[in-house]
Amino acid sequence: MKIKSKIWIETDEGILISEGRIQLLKLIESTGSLNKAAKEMNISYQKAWKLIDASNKASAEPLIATQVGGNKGGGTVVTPYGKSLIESFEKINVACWEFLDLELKKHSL
Amino acid sequence: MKIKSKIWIETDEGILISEGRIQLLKLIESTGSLNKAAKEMNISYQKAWKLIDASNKASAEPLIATQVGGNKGGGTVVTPYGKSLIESFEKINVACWEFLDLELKKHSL
DNA sequence: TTTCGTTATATTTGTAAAAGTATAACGAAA
DNA sequence: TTTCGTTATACTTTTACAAATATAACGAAA
Repeated sequence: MKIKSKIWIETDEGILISEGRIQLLKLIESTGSLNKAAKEMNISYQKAWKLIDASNKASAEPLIATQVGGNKGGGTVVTPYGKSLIESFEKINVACWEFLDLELKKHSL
Repeated sequence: MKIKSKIWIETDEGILISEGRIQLLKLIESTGSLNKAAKEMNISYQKAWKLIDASNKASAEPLIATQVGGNKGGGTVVTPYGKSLIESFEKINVACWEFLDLELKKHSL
């Protein structure tokens, strides 16, 4: 018997960050490209763009910085704020898993 | 900024219980009927039945007891085990919310 | 100045989940 | 024994969401 969870953070403007978006941000970090990140995640570029767009709209400051054009077409990088968000979210997520495992043990099901 | 979560419990046979199924079980408790519970939840009877069926298949012992036929057509009641599951789940869920609120405060976002 | 891969966006197509429709079996009470 | 609302199940239709397709703009480097 396993207890599972999904967490996310919202602002008044919508969902700021969630598990899937964290995964996408981390792939942007490692690839330097939203296009490549989407491919590695096996989702369409359009879906990836919408996710990032929604997060940016829900955020007071941008999570990513994009460059359109250039010798390699451009690219996308994660801002320092985006990186801090990744770090915080992952810490909270791990803590939540550990907390829930302990909670489940308290109850005999 | 709000942190939100969804939790659920799985066994090897699938999802045992989740937020939506808890809501459904509680409506079965109060109405004595899967049919009425589905209507109050604004989902189709077929969907409600599938949810309950999946939970029963994932459970070592039944969460509900059904009676087919009778002067009022029959009905469905929640077993003592089902009731204990509701109680445990809701306690864990509330504890999780409180935990996450505290966790979020630790991080300045 | 031409090239390239990227961002950004709109539109169409496909698909999986939900809803809707239909129907049989059931059995206590009137 | 007839009635009734329910459980249980199959099948069809609808809908929402994801994927696919298409296309323009961009700008550093060769």
